[in-house]
Amino acid sequence: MLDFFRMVTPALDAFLTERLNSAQKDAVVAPNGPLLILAGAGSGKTRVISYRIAYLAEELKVAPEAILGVTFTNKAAGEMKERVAGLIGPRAKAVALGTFHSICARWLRRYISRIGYEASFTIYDDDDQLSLLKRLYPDAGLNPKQFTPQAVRSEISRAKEKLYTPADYSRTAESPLEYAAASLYRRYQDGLQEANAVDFDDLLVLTLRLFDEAPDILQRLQRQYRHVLVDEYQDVNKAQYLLVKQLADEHRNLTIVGDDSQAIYGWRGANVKYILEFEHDFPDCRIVRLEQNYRSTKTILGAARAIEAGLGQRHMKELWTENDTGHPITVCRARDERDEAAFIAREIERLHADGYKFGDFAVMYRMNSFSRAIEEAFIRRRLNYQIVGGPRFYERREVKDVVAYLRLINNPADTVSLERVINVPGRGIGETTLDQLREWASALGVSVPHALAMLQEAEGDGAPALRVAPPFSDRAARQLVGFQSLMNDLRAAAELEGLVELFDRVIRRTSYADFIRAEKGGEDRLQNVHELRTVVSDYAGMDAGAGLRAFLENVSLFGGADVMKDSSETVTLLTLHSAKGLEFPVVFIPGMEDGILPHSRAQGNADEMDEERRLCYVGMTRAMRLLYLIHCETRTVFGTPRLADPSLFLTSLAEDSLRFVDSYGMAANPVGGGPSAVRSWSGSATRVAPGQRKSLGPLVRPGTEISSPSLRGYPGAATLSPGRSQAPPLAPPPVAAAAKYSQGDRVRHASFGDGTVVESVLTRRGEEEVKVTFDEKGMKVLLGALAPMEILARAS
DNA sequence: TAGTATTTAATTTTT
DNA sequence: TTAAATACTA
Repeated sequence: MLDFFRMVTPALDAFLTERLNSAQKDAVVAPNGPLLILAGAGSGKTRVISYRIAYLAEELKVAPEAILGVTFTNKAAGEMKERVAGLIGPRAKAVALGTFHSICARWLRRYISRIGYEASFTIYDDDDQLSLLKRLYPDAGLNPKQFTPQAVRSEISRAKEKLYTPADYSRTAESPLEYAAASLYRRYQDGLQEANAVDFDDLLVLTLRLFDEAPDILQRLQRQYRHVLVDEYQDVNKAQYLLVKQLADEHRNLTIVGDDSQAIYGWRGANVKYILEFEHDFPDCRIVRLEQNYRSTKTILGAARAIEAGLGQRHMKELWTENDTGHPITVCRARDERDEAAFIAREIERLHADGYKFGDFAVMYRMNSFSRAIEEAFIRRRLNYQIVGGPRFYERREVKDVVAYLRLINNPADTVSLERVINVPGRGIGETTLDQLREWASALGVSVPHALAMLQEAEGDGAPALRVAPPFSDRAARQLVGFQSLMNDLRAAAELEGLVELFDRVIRRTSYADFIRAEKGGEDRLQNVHELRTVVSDYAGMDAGAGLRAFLENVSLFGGADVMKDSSETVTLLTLHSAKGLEFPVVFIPGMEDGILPHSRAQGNADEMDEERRLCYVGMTRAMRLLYLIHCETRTVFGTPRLADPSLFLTSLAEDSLRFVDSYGMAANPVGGGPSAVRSWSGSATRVAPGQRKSLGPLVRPGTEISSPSLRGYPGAATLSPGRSQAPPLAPPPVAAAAKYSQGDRVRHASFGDGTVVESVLTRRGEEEVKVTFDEKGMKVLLGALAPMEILARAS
């Protein structure tokens, strides 16, 4: 029978009232049945889910193992687990909390034999997918140049997200790409199964297939999970939607939390419609809106709402806040990307002098390529920064190599891993030999790993003769057999010894350390291998085999677990996408230009334009106290400088909440309040470049007509003219240097105790091309301001 | 087979 | 511009 709505006891009510606002409380104690929580940015969403789980377990006496909480990221799952543990203690461990993928993987490990895979299946990442795909082109009679593996992979992924089988997909194929993808999709899926491997999409799709083909299992899970809670529901795709729906079908205790205004993963197959249509799926659902924002100033929230208001379809909610009005939003017009980056660096230094910590700042850009200019400016000023979402640990070549050995030990059928390591380190098994091996395997009608095993067995005494004679040269055959025996030895060892011992054995038997040290960047790479060993040592206590399996699972599903350093001493650089869920006191958004945000690829597509808008909204709502929106007059795209118009998101903001400045923080384009008011706020330019001009006139003088396209769209711009004073160079040219040194000279600016060396070459334009060396890792930077200290080399 | 020259393409990326 | 992937040469 259903649980009846439990009255909240006065004591509990008091407890909750102290910690939650009334909407939050409603959400936490909502009765059984479908529940839609529309949680605006900064409205305490995580808190509400955690409290609701705690409430279910503590007050309604729902067994923790009967609660399933689903998130999109491991980080979100981790945070939630922590908060629930803080509320109900160790019992929280029994709550099933995880990502869609990790939860599905767990179920599949248990039940996948029901649909024709083995429990030891390997999970392929994007890279592995590509390797597999590339192998299939010749067989499909296709040219990877015409339809790139990347494009095909994304087609296949889209198809899987929509639950199209290869047959479904080929029926709907229309374009040439789709025909090609259809033919590869079928082979790809066969290839996966042959390798006993699944890709990320399969984790969801195969779970659905399992539910379909083994209804008893679905039923068991449905009964087990009396409450299902899903976070970030605006980002679910069709497969995830169906999973949730099926799981909750028995008890109908489904809580979903999300914000359609923050849906930014449509391009990955997510569909906002599932949150927008939740009420149709569950007409009896209860809706709670979390509309009070605890994060941002009134000004920032107001501007974000103005952006949000331009969306086509959305759930209505009215975000509000009791926070201060705060400062106006600073809109900076910079000359170019260097100027833009310099502005950010200067502003950070200025605010730091005012008491902000470096960890309070974040720079959020639309494209990763923006990070470079910013990094250069930061390095130049020796500002500490960290980039979120750079190359992941587990995606590094050396790490993937070693992991591939471990995977191959665990799953001998794993073709992709086998082909990855069979000649790494080099064993003289080149492309020719590998091709022969593939061909021979297909002649025998077996997989590559299987063929290799047969070849080795044929060496032994009394082995049956091979049906098709191996085509290899003696040398190649010896190498192949040698590799296979190596793998067999390692597999035997894996049965007996712990993971750390096995890891060391792999490294030793393959001489991997020597190999990688000899590569470029070898010491760093070797360091990564050592780091991987540290990760491995966490599994030291486990049984042989179990440790290996647990390790491989984590590698696949926790993809490097991007450790964002919690340091309060580094500025954070990240994309707008990866900013979701975070908050910072001060946020800079560069590239507020037409074609960047909204991105040019979204032009002309209403849905994609909406998504760009939501992306802008996400970025702005990350800011707690100060928000900077920056655009350039000129932006260099692929080497060619182009005039850039301000973003329509910029020009549609209410003027009275903005302050316009140039890249020195000086008032520019004085609309509304006039220049003096702005100038008094915007601080002095003295910190900018010591010894240089202390003040600049406004970039734009009131007066005549507008002619520059980059001014179009600014509020009030029509009455202004671009009669600007001569823009100063970004930083002073090295005046003193110019007299003493000549073009082509190599000079040293500084060297630091930590091994950092700043040196440069004077170039034609009076700029300097600078090389900053951090312990061996060279980095080229453009620099203007530092005075050279000594000449290292004269141009001849 | 490995290293070097040329060609090509360039949003976002929770798992 | 640049980075990566492919083609070409020693």
